[in-house]
Amino acid sequence: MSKELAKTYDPKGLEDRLYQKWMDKKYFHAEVDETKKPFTIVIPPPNITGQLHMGHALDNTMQDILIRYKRMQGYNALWQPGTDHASIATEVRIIEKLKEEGTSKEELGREGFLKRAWEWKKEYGGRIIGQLKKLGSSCDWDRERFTMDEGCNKAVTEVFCKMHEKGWIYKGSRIINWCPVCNTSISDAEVEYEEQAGHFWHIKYPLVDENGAPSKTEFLEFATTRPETMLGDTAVAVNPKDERYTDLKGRMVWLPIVNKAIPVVEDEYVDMEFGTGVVKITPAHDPNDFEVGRRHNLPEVNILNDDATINANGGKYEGLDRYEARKQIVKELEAEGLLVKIEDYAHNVGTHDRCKTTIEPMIKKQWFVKMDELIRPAVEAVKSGEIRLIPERMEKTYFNWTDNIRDWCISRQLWWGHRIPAYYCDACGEIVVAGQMPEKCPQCGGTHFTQDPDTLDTWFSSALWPFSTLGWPEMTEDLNYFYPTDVLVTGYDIIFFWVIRMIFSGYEQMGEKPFKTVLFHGLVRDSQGRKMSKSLGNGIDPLEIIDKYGADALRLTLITGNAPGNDMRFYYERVEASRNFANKVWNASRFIMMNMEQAKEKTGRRGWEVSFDEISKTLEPADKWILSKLNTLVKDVTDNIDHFELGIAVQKVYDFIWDEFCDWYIEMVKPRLYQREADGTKDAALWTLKQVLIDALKLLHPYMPFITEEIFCTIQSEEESIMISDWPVYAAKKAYPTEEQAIELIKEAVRGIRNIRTQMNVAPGRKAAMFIVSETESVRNVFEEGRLFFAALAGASEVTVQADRSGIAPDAVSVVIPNAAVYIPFAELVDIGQEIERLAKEEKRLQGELARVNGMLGNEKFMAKAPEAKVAEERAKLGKYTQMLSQVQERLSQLRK
RNA sequence: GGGGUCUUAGCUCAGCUGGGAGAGCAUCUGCCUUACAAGCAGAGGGUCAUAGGUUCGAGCCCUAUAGGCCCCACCA
Repeated sequence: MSKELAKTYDPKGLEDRLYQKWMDKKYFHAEVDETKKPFTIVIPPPNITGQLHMGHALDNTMQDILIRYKRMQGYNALWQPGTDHASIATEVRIIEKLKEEGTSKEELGREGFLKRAWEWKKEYGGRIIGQLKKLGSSCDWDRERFTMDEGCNKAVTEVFCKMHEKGWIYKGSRIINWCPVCNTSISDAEVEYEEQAGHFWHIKYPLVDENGAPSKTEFLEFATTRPETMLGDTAVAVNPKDERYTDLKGRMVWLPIVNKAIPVVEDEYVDMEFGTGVVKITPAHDPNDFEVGRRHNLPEVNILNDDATINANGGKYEGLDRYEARKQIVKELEAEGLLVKIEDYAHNVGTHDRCKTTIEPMIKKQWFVKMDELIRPAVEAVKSGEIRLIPERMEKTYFNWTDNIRDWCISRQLWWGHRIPAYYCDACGEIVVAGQMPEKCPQCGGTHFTQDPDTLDTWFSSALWPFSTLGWPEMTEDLNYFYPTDVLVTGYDIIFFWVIRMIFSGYEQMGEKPFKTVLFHGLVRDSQGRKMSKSLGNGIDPLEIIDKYGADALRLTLITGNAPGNDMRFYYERVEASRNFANKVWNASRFIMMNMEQAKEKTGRRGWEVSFDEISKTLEPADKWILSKLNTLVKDVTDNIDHFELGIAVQKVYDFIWDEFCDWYIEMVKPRLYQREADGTKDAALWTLKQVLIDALKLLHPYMPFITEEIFCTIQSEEESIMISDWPVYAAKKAYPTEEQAIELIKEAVRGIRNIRTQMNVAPGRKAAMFIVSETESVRNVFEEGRLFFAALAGASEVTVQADRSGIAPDAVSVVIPNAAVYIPFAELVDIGQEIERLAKEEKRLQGELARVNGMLGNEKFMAKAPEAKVAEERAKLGKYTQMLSQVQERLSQLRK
């Protein structure tokens, strides 16, 4: 207790200093220790391209709270950190940069490009780590990993080879989503549909007559949103049940421009209700048409190059961009009289979530993961409760996906990522999947191979994150000890991308779930409820908030008043409120330390430095009351955090510190502290102040690590740390129900008096004599012991406690509380009419309460069915209100005389 | 089209398994009371979207309706 604390809390400087201390002392580091129980969280690895945004801040605050809490509880808490290579996001950024420099990835070549990418990683990859530190994240930085480090690479190769051998990874020709700008396939999950204003072109194809020539009179009409795909049409389809077209069976239609005959096929897929009930079939460029094509053995004519220009199959349109081709084809159809009409039509267009380019379905050879078997244990785990999702409703979203699962396209035509470990024999084309370049082709004996140029979907490696970071595929001690991890904290927006894939990977590779609980949070939106985005420019930088208000204030803001899985809005006003709370804590601590200091200086005593058992004999009712409250708080908060109710828990701590501790307890003990002599009662007050403060700080520490550490160290010693102190536990011997009740009664009386004083416009400084009347001896004792409070808290000049009303001015105003009443004879305030009015209101209120209670107790069914405790509770209220009402009525009748 | 979710005080949101409606901010009144004006004391403000139902008892459970948001599928 050497330092002076400043008058207002200033987080600047202090936070970095404390973080450095924690790092120096290795408090974040966890080692295998069989004597302790592990508690593990793996961080959702942020992208190396990323900057800390509010979503990260929320996500990591939640994780840090859990980790710090468990660490204080004595668990061996490991928070495993790392970053994600984020293949496409990073590659896009680097390409942009290259473009600025006037070069391109093609120009650099694969090796050159990768060199640049690693340089980029080196330069920016650490940025977000530094930002996480600013937030106070207690990650074990000694264990930092990267999805493309040596270990993770090994894990990826291992999984690929294993699953390939099992037949669960295969190469196949499928229709995939192609991004012509990023020049790669993307998975279904990466496609975002957005409604766009487009057109509906109504077109007709001539039927082919018996001479094999296009008919001049018979046509088949249909509509399309993408007329240019007609270049790849290989059929026209109708529904077999459609009676309008029964005579078309076996006939052909003439495909204009391309000038060839294509068949009419019958397929259930066609919706008879929609349009004309005729659909043109382009197997190579539409997922549904692809299915139809496969069913009817139709040729698949690819008409596009990878950059979405028309290829040689488009004849004279070769080389044109898809949209330019569309224009010209429509023009040509019109000229031939085959364009019926053009309608405006709003429809959903698939776009690439990274670059917003309209995706083009194309047939490509890609690598897939077969999902049907793989997904089973993942479904079972959630169904059986082996893995818990919080909030529970996320299970519905989860099953919605698993029920409609499709094979996972994992190959990407990118360079930045894990290159697919498949090698093609230059001589015979045989595919060899292996950890390294094979020496000899098992098929033809050839010795030259070319590795597949593609890389893996970025989520392929993050799916392995919970065990690859702990050493897998080696069966390390870490893995054995820390796996399965305990909680995964993440946003609900990546359930499909990541959470599910980690779960099935965990079961498949480890034979064990990757985590026990998934705690979801929502999105942090702006004050108008909009998503924070770069294009809107409405993003709020967490680092700016930290700079201005402190990391603690930001953390508290993000956690309070928000339920799991719900989105939240970000308000500066709320950060201010959090900052104010930090200041409140700061000042309460300052007050306590000041008094300890003074007591020590004046008397040389340190009466508070004794054990609970020693001090307990001298504790006063107020001390016992707050200790008892704290005791309950400890229990509640622990319970709430155990149930992942982080917001509710911290709200309770907040209320306790501000309301109970600061506004009541500290005010109650001031008279004891301000008396000259140091005696037992002053020691007891200081002991209690310190004890309650420290325990409250501990409960607060997971949420507000910096301020709690700073105060803790000031009051204890620099060498200690709150983050490795013991989490408080409930102690039966610190429960004081009698004193709790007594002080609550006094609080009620004080509140009543204050209320009357303002109503009567009594100047705050004006003291008044007060009489407390109760027929019950035990109640009189409570007030007798608590009489001092009325001077300090209610402006009493003197307090007389007596058994009846004798000697009290008849026109005194009164406050009725259970089993007692307070009378204040304000000589000059004899507005009896006003006082009668006030009491009449009180009478009415009590009558209302009694009516309700009597209604319940008089209800036979209630008495028969309600639980006993509830009935007893209502009976107690009946007694209390009856007693209060009679006092009020008695008083009224006197005044009315 | 399928699924989810929300509708509670002027604003933003809590409210755990059904048992007398809460917080922060805002508003009004009075206070610079020697920890804190980033504060203290008090006050006003809600038929918990609407209509039914279950129950002794519903903000909470069920059904329907209205409106908002989100996810999935993607009908050419």
